[in-house]
Amino acid sequence: MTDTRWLDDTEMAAWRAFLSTSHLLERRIEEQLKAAAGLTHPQYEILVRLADTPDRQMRMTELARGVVVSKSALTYQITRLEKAGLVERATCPSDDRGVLAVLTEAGMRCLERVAPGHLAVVRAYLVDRLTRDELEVMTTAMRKTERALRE
Amino acid sequence: MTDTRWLDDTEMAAWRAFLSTSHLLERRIEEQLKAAAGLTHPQYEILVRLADTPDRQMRMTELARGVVVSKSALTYQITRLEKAGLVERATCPSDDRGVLAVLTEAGMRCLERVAPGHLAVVRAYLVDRLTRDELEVMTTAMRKTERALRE
DNA sequence: ACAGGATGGTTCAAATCTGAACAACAAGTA
DNA sequence: TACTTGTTGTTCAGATTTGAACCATCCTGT
Repeated sequence: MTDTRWLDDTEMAAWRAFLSTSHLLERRIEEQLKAAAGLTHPQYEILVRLADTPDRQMRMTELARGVVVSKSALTYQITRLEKAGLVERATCPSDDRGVLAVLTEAGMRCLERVAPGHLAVVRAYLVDRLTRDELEVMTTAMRKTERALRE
Repeated sequence: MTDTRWLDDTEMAAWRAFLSTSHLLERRIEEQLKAAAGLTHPQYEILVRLADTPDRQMRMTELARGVVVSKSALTYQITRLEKAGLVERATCPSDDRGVLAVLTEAGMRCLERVAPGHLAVVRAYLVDRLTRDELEVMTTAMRKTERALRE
């Protein structure tokens, strides 16, 4: 650990800004979703991921990877969403160990009802404040990191 | 809510990439800090903020704002760090309600010991993968959002 | 066919986070 | 001075997250 590479001003500014902003935005989103629909952000993301799928269903593990939560957290949230009638569990045809999380009609309607308010927040604080160039640079930058982290 | 402005491909890609990456990176950092020093990321950030200060102390509320956690979460973590001997509480001279969180010598040494490994992660997955331009664009972009959220 | 090792999902205990309620103090006003 | 309003930090209950332990099932090579 002798030769530590500290961050210079540019690097530190970028890192600090990224860190604070991601936390602040997360808090704001959580607050909006809770007030508008009694949903947490992970719960909302689960609905989105399922809705994005052709048959509105996905394996537990894949879903957990997509939403970026632990397997146990996903189990907990799916149980929660199941009780709310937004998601159902189904046995996987091709693998007896597998469990499919399936978006219900009520879940789809809930998502359609909640999405506008959520997107309004994402726009108001992030998307609408950035130029086209900034959006594109951010995407390439984030993807480099994301790719490195998914391994 | 009739006229919903959905996100186009560029916007959605940016938002998704940002979201996934921030969560993945958070997980990775948490894992590294836990393994290297038994610290959580918020705990580490508390030490950093205090160390950045001239007299290594800060009011609870200001610290909570900086680290972006709730007041109660900060109370909890400061108590935790106090038990570990890394931080002390002091009464605020100018305000009897106030509490100062003070970084101890042990806390400073702990930070100096842990920082290299932490920064190595930040570099390996984020900073070192981005060009100078990308770093600068990210900073301006993040700051616009951060500023909007701090109000 | 079968042993051995991976993978999928759940359960469990422990830690942490949040918002609401609260008590003590501050600061300005009549 | 007495009142009112706002701020500070803590406590509390409830919800959520994580990793480890676990069992069931899959898959591969022999």
